[in-house]
Amino acid sequence: MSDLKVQHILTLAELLAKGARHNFVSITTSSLGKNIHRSQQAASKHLLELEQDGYIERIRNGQKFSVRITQKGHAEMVKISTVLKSSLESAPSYIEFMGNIISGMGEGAYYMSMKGYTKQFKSKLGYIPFPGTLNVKLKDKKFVEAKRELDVHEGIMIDGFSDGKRTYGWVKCYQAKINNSVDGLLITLERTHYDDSILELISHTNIKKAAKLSGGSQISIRVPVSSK
Amino acid sequence: MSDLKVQHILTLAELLAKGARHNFVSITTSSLGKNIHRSQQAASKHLLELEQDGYIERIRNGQKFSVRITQKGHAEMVKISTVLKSSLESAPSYIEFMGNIISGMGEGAYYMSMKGYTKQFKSKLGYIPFPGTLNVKLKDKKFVEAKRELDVHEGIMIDGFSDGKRTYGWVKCYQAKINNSVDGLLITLERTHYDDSILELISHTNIKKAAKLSGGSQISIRVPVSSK
DNA sequence: ATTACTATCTCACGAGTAC
DNA sequence: TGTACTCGTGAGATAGTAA
Repeated sequence: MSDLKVQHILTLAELLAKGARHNFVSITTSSLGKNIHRSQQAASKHLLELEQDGYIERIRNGQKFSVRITQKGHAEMVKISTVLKSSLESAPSYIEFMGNIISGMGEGAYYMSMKGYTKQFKSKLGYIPFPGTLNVKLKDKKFVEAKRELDVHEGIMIDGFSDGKRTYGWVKCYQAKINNSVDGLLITLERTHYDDSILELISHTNIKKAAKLSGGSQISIRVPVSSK
Repeated sequence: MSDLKVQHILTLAELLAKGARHNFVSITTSSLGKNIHRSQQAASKHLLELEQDGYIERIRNGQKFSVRITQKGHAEMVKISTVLKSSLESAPSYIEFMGNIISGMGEGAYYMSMKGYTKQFKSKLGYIPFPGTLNVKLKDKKFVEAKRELDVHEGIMIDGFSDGKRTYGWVKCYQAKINNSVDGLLITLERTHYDDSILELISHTNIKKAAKLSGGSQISIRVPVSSK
């Protein structure tokens, strides 16, 4: 990535911040050391090495030095900054789950069609989902773990309710893209009926049909997240 | 600046580039080591330490691991990237010279009013400068050094010429701001009459009067440079 | 006050290897 | 194939100090 020593990055950054790009800046090794959280001796060595490698120029002025960053030094910093920035920006802004469809669409479907929930679906989503959930068995532990991370992200909250006999937990819905084409909602439940490795999806229409899926099919679910 | 170890920056950047921000990414310590130009053992240790410090999360999958960068790890990278980027951008885009006016405005003035030069001033600048140069004695060695750097920057080239008896060298003019208010031109000569530590300035009008300067006054000259 | 040498120490790295 | 020990080496850090 760079022939600039890693330990010198902070030092060069500090010089840059001091404005040493086009003008020679008077600086002492002790103040520089303080700023990079190293000793005076370390700062001195850094300057010596950076000079040796052509990343900076120094001119002596009696006892003190003035330092300027060279074209080469500047280019190197730009390179690092660009690489960092682009890897931060190129990060996909979704969480992806991979798994296989499992046939049973029992329990979930029953609960999701209860009036206490459908009322809220209508008002918060604008429609009542297709009566039935699509269940996906996650392929890998990592997806189970990723599921937990959903908590901290934005979702549509469907509140729990009581029908007099018992209470029903909340449901949180996340916009999801199935196989990168069909829209649906991934739901997480306050009280889970299945084990952790199973994902439940609901949708406006019958997802299975819309995405031409059958039992056992492999499936990808992407939940967009704001990159914060 | 950060409690993230410097040597871990590249490792985190590599994970970031692999897309480990929102999703767990399967990665082997040997491939990671290769990418950060370190050994498998070093990569292993980096992951161990990054995990310890809460910058990444890992989940084991048999023999392999999947890795994801945490909020904390991501924030740290954003911080570094921001600091770098802003110090690169906040660099002033001028070279500044500080010095004192010296009275003698002899030689330079004579040469600059020669027809071979004034012809070109008229065509390349649009005007003939005030007949007289302002001479500035630089306060510090570092400004003398900085003067040399001017060569690589943009300037208006006034070609040398011959009047039959002798030849006269070229003159390069740089836009300059005196005391951050009055415009002028800093000139460098192919053949210098003074020593290196003296700067010569010319202008449309009498700079001394315009900037209310007298012999001995301290003066600042800024030459804008493209930041490349 | 400076810078930077020498000596010392710490800890990051890689080699070898266990699991 | 994997990860991650232990251990030897040396780069890079600090302390002390000369100039």
